[in-house]
Amino acid sequence: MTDAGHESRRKLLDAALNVVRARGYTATRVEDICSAARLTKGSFFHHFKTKEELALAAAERWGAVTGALFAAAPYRQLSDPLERLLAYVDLRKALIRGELAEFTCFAGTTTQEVHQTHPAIRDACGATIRQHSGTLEADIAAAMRQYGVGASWTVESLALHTQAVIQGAFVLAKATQDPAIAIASLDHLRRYLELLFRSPQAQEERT
Amino acid sequence: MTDAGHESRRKLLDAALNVVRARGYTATRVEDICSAARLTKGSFFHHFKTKEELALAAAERWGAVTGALFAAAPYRQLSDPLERLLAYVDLRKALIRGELAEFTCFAGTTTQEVHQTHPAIRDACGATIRQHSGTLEADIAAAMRQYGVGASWTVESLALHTQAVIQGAFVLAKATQDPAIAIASLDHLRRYLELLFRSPQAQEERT
DNA sequence: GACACCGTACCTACTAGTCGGTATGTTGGC
DNA sequence: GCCAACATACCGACTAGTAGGTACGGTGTC
Repeated sequence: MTDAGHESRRKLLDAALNVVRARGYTATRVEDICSAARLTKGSFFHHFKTKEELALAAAERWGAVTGALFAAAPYRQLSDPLERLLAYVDLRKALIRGELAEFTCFAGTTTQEVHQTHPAIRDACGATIRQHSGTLEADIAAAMRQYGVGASWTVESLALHTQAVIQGAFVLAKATQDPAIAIASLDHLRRYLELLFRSPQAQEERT
Repeated sequence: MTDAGHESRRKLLDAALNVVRARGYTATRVEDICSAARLTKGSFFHHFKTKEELALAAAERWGAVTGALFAAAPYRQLSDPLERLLAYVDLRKALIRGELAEFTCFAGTTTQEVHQTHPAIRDACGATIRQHSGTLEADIAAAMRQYGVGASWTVESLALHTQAVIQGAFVLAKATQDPAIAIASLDHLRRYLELLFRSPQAQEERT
């Protein structure tokens, strides 16, 4: 799937990613996506049977694009797992710039909107979030071993917590129209991770 | 405003709060709200000129209802400001039960969906979030003084961070259809607050 | 000429908002 | 006490416009 010959299909998906993040899923018309992709409805319904099918494909593409971005990031080469984790947060901070629709998360935005009405889209978006969250778990587990931090919380829960902070930071940024608030929240997340792994008190937690 | 004689108006607002949280703002029809309130469109457009005007009034009501809830909570009587802050998180955890649409946040959900398309609704929701966040600032400031914690972060940013975690926890809960994940994230938030105010390392931060 | 691809025109279901109408008070003059 | 006049609250059928989806025709490529 996603062969080389599907240039228009890719254009439609990328257009959908941008327009839906700006306008929301329900409020974006398929014509909005078509005009953003400089195509027409004929092309749209040639590639996708329904609007919902496009959303599912867009969620899949979102996971692929973001997955490739973080997998190829330079910080992945750091030897210390905690350093990798902190560098991940730094990268997320660095990505917060420009327009809201450009740096916010398609999966989080969409799943929040349609979680009740479109279960298939919700599951597709949820899967990308969980998958992305899962990429952090190896580093968290390694950092736990290396820094001798106890197990009053699980690896999975901390990975998901980082995603919650990021998603929540986006919500706040939209509510206040101020990306700086999102960055400040990621600073708090970073401070939490440092305290969690480096403070003596946390290391005594070996229950 | 919100006199005793506006029973139907209040019913419509409460119905909107529930239906919009479940279905999203754009996807909910005014008829959905009417039938949930056991009223008709005639009544609806008697009380509100447009659907957007209802959303603005609903945001205001959301702020009033939640504001009253937390202002009247027993934990407000605790003498230690840090204890009040931690008890706030505990209360937020305790409120996470039942259906998603019952415990998630109208303001956060709606602002995320319409932030670009309906600036007035976004601002109304954003105002309730900021206002609620502001109610935490006095306790945070008092805890900073009492526990001698340094100022590498601002009172406002920590208050907003708690809201970001809460909003993000809701997003994750919707994405995964698992409220337990939201609770686990609030556990991490609580742990952060404890580390921030109680760990020796954090207290050395007096810059 | 078969097929993938894409454009234009059109169909149809749906929905925000309108409009005439009814019912229920409420005020004030006598 | 009564009634005219008016305001408020509500109902439900209707309208105008919108948006998802379809039909079909054209074009390039193999």
